[in-house]
Amino acid sequence: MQSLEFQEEITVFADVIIPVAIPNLYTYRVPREYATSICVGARVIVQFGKTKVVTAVVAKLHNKPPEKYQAKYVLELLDDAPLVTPQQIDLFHWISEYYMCTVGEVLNVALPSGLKISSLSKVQFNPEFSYPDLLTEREREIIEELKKHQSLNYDELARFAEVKNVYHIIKSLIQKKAVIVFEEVREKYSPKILKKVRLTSFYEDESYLKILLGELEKKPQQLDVLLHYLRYVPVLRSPELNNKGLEKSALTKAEVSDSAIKTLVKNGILEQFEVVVSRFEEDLDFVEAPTPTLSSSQEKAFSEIMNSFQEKDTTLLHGITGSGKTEVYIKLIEQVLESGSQVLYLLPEIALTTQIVVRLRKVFGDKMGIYHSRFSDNERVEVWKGVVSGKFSFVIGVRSAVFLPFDNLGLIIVDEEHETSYKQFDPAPRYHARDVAVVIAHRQKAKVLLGSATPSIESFYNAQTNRYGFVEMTERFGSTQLPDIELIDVKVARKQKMVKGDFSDLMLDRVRLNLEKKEQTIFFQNRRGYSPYIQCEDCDTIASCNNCDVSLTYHYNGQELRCHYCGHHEPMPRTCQACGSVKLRTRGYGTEKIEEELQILFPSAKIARMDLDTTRTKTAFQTLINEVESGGVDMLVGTQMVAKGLDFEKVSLVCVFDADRMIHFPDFRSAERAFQLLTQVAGRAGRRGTQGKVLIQTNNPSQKILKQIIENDYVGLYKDEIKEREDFQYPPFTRLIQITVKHIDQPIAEKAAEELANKLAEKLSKQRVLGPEKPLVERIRNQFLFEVMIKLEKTLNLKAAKAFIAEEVMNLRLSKDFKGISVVVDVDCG
DNA sequence: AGCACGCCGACT
DNA sequence: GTCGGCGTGCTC
Repeated sequence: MQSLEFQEEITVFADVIIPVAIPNLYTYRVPREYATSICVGARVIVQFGKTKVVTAVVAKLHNKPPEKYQAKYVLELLDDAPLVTPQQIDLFHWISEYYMCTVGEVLNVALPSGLKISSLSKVQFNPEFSYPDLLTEREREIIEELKKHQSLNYDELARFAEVKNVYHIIKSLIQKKAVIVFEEVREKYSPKILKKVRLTSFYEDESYLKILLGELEKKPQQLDVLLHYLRYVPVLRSPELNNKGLEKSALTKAEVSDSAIKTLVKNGILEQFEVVVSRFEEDLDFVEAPTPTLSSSQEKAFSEIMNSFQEKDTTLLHGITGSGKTEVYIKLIEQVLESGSQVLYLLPEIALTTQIVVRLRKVFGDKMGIYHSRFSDNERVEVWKGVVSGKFSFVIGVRSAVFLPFDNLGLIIVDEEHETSYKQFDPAPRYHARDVAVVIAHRQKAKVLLGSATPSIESFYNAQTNRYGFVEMTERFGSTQLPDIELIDVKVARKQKMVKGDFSDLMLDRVRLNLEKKEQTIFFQNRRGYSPYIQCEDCDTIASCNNCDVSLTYHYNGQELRCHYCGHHEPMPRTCQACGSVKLRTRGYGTEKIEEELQILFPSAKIARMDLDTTRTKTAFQTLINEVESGGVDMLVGTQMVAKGLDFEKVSLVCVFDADRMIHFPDFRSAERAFQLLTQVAGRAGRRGTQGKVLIQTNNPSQKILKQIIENDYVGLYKDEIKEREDFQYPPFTRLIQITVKHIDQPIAEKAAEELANKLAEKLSKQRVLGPEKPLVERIRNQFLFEVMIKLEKTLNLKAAKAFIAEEVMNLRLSKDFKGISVVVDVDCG
């Protein structure tokens, strides 16, 4: 045991993670005042570089002063208990190593931005300055501007001075002591505060209250307020309700006099107070619903899962669409929560907005936190802090919810585990939430349940080879039949002139029938906009993006051409940019055009469209869903959004265009994806009682995969796929790492990619390194792309291989021959 | 990734 | 000379 005196002599140093794309930790010196309260996982504010003040997280505490430099001081300590658990810090390191990025990048996406602190350097006029003669004309202007404001930041000054780099001027002003520069640091997160009033406790006594009411006889406004209050709060019957008070807004809404409230407060009859409330409490007037009773097949699945968890850490639940997986989840969650452990329930973003949240809230109430990107950052902070404090033992959330500070997980459910949105593409870390979930569960000795109607080939393989447990649900809940899927050969229909626009007559007949029956129809076209390209009839030129190597999509809404890669948009031209001809034609079908043509064909029908363009905001999305649910819409046209997680009662027909494009997409996962998407969209038809109908238009009805979709033959698809994967050495037999090399100059990009591929092949062997190849889109945002693909078999020492790859990538980035190159590494891509 | 710092050419 | 552009290297 060290003596206290001795301990005090030791300086504490903190190695911190800075949330930016820089490798390594940085060492700061901890001021004595924080030396005992600082802990691993606490946030600190530090000066990083000459200008920036950032929030960082303590990863390590020690007493070794750095040898080569003088450590700067920690400026401020934000938490006296870990906001990030030490386990998470380990996990962040693991993720950064596995996905080949920096820990800073991991921290940056892990922490909601409300927990990072913003810093702005502010410039203020120095009131003690008294040598105006020293200033240049421009400097004098700036000083005058500064005098008008309290202070301005660099950006604002630059705008005023109309120069790009205002730094020189400010530097000169600082030297002349004309201005003061200071840092403004503030916490972005602000808790929600509710203003409340209550009767002072004196009047909780009946006799005093009566006297008061008598006294107020002649003050009708005040009496009105008081009577309103008493109507809401039965003060005499339950003083504890008075203690909780009433929201001030409830009184003002009741149109009582505002000034009367003030007078009552002034006279000590009412008192005002504030409470900090959770942002979720407001929708807490939920009706507690009992746990649903399980059907016999659900009960069976539940006990099989429990059994499977005895032996296996991860279990795959393959339950066909509509088999009622949610009820099984609910029972599992309840069980784990009762045992005192935490539960994380992951869902793809699109599925989270809908009915399921309402349903779970009814069962779990305020134990449940919701972590969603459509929510404000304040709400995310609330959930994060709620997990730390123990308020939320159960969180339902999207991909990034795997970063929440759980320390005692019992179960992670990954619903729709095959969904690609679990994989983050940009920016780094390019992690897969399902795979990270498995790692977290392993570290916390928790169980993982992967649920899907169409499991990913990888997960099903893991189940087949006994790495995962496996449970099946083959019965549809309420014994609804699976939809009847019919293929329409559009090639034949075209020959027989039985196609109008993109609609075969067969399809139109069905749609008409459905409209007459007042049942709803969904149209699935996985392309937004009006037409994917426009073409000149005279010279055949297709309008393309200036910055990317893609055609521009015509959007009727807004009358503009848009690039779906870089976001560039321009007004719809009247003439061809190549030859000046006015004969511009829209080509191909997007959701907007489908919608338009349907409206012409069925003028009386109410038609809605659901795609990225119509659901930009949280409310727009919900409004659309409500409209469809209430039956106010006859036809819904949409992209894959309509396929995912939405349960509409009255949909009895689903029409699919262009299935072929999905099936033949050049990617080794295209068959799997097509099966998943088409099965999901088909599942939207006929939820309860009746059998739904699905029509798929295709140029080639004899494709095997279409037969598998019709027969819901997942195992058949799996067998075909797994063989292909083995033959061509794709996952799950190998791990893929994709490296994308980008440069404004195509030959440089190509040369760099070639050099990299050669270096990698030298050590990893030629079989393991493919490319470089031009990707489907050669140029994005004026950068030419080349891709190198690395296939590593699972038996290989992955860690060593990655370390080598990382080294080569770093060499390339720093290479003097390839200045301006950027290299993106994507582990487990796709 | 920013961003300061330094070197270099253009212009008052 | 001063101003702005661009390339380079560092951040505890």
